[in-house]
Amino acid sequence: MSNMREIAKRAGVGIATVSRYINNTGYVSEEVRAKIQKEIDKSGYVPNALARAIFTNSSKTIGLMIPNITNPFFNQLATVIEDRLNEYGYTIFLCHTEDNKDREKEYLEVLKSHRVDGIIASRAQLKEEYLNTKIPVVSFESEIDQSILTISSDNYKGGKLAFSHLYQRGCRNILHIKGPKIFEATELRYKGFLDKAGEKNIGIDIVEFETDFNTKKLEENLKRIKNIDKYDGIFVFNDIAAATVMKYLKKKDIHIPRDIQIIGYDNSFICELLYPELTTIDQNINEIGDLTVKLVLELIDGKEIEIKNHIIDISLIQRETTRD
Amino acid sequence: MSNMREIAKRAGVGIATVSRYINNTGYVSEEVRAKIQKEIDKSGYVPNALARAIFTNSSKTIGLMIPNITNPFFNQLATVIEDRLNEYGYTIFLCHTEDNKDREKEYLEVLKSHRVDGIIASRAQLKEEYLNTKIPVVSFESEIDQSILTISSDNYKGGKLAFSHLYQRGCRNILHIKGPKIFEATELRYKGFLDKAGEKNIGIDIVEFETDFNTKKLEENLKRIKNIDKYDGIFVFNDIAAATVMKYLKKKDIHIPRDIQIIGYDNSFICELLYPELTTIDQNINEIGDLTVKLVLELIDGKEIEIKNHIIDISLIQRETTRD
DNA sequence: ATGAAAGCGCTAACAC
DNA sequence: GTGTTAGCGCTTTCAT
Repeated sequence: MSNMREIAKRAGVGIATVSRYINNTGYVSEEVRAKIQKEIDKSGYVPNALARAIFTNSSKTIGLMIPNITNPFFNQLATVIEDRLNEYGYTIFLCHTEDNKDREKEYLEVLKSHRVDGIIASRAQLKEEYLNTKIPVVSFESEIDQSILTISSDNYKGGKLAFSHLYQRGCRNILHIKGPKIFEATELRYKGFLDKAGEKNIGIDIVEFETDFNTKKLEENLKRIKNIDKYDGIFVFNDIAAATVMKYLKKKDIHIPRDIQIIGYDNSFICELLYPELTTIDQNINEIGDLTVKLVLELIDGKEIEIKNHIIDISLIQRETTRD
Repeated sequence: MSNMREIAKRAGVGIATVSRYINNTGYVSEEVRAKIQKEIDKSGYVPNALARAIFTNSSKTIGLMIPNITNPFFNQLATVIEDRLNEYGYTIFLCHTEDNKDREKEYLEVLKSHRVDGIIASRAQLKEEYLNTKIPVVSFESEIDQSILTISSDNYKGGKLAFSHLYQRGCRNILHIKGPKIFEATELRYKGFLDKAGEKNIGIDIVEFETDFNTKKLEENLKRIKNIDKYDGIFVFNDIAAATVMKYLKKKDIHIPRDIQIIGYDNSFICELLYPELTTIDQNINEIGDLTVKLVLELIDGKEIEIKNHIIDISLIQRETTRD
């Protein structure tokens, strides 16, 4: 592909004029415009964004750190974020962390080297590394540091809502299947659930799963649950895991919601594909994505943002796995 | 962030020496190495990949055009591709086309301007635009042009297998729910299914859905099916749509697989979460991803690849929605 | 073994 | 209105 100098030469004008024309900065006569455009068309020239980025200190790229794009919650979030950023002319570097600290670290170096204008990190595990960079960072689902913008949905409230919902529907022998300890979000759901149960003096059995989305591991983890038929209500930390539990119950011929009521988390597309349809907590992914994008862009614009902690409200979506 | 010249100055050496040290090109004495590294550590310097790319004509980035990362098939594919490319030091620009030609066009310009080393396009709709670029392109699921590398899974065979499977299990009143006409892949599944049915002189009813993954639209499209209970076998163009159909049947109290047998396509994670578990066609995503990455990298290396058309074998996974 | 200097493609200050 | 030129951060040739 040719460069600007060549276009300028062929059009018989100076290179600065071509630059002005392309970026619409400063006057260029109609006649010259036509000549330049003709040469651009002939050669299929596309301005080099890298060279421009070096000069302007702005690459128009954003790094998106995300655990796993295979998880419906995160791929929906990624979709919203990509869509919004695209409107503002930003392109995304996709970085799967796989919840692996080393991988996250490597990717952070890559993002730095590519001089991204901002970073959106979700479920980040690094700390010093983010603090030691001047690139604007917005974090979702884990608080990196008090000084770094954090967005999260109200997981604590989600846990409380889940308990109240089951309690109101008569459940008294309740199991909570919680997520891996390292996930801040699921820990808060757990805590909210327990706290609310404490208020009602209801004891809760707890089983911890080791993965959020690896279906094979989820199936294995199911074996940790002893005498599942003694429960009348189960709150599962996400929808996929809840679906696994539902299948397990059906195989044992336990009827949902008559014998056991179930509530998941995330409101992902599978809720409506399951039978019965899964009652769940909706995280309002659109709002999370919108706010996240809005905040990175403001940071990039150099705005000071006073409030570091942003919590997005959640809501319970009742479907068929809990009774009316 | 500081630059190379500054590191050089502070370490009291020439800029070329720093470059040599960082890139491991040419000798640098132990003593000087230590001094340079110390300054790098102190300043948190990370080499500017953009400047390097301008010079070396290699950005170590790849553009990934993908319809929708929300669809399990495509997000799994994206995951494999990202993982493999990462091993080779490439980072991905994520480009959702949303099956929208204009959007694809805009993103192609962006990728060109960022001087990506290669493009992986899936379900591409553009043609001239890809032909008019010198960037290596590998296409998945749609043949852009005879001259451009194409990878696809054996959709025609998939359709044939699906028919044979249902036929062998006694189905004679068969419905095929096909995908949107614009998708090459689902058209081939449709064709394979029909051809095989023709061999057995079985007529097939056809209903076309307008979307591959939008769950709401899928539900609407279900209304197009009249008297569903007259069928004893249904082949659906993908797993998500198949799950929608299953739910619909259950609501009508039609038993699967006793009354109607069902077969999906993609072998996505939901197959095993459904009850009964969904019989489906597996596309071997790992192999597709591996080959795609292998081929782009070879093209980037300047290798001539004779065979333009690569077809990946598929296989049928029997689960519980078809009888033994 | 190391450094000076040219040049990659671009932008913007400054002439004219 | 348009062109010349310096310089963004880097690599690499060519001296030394």
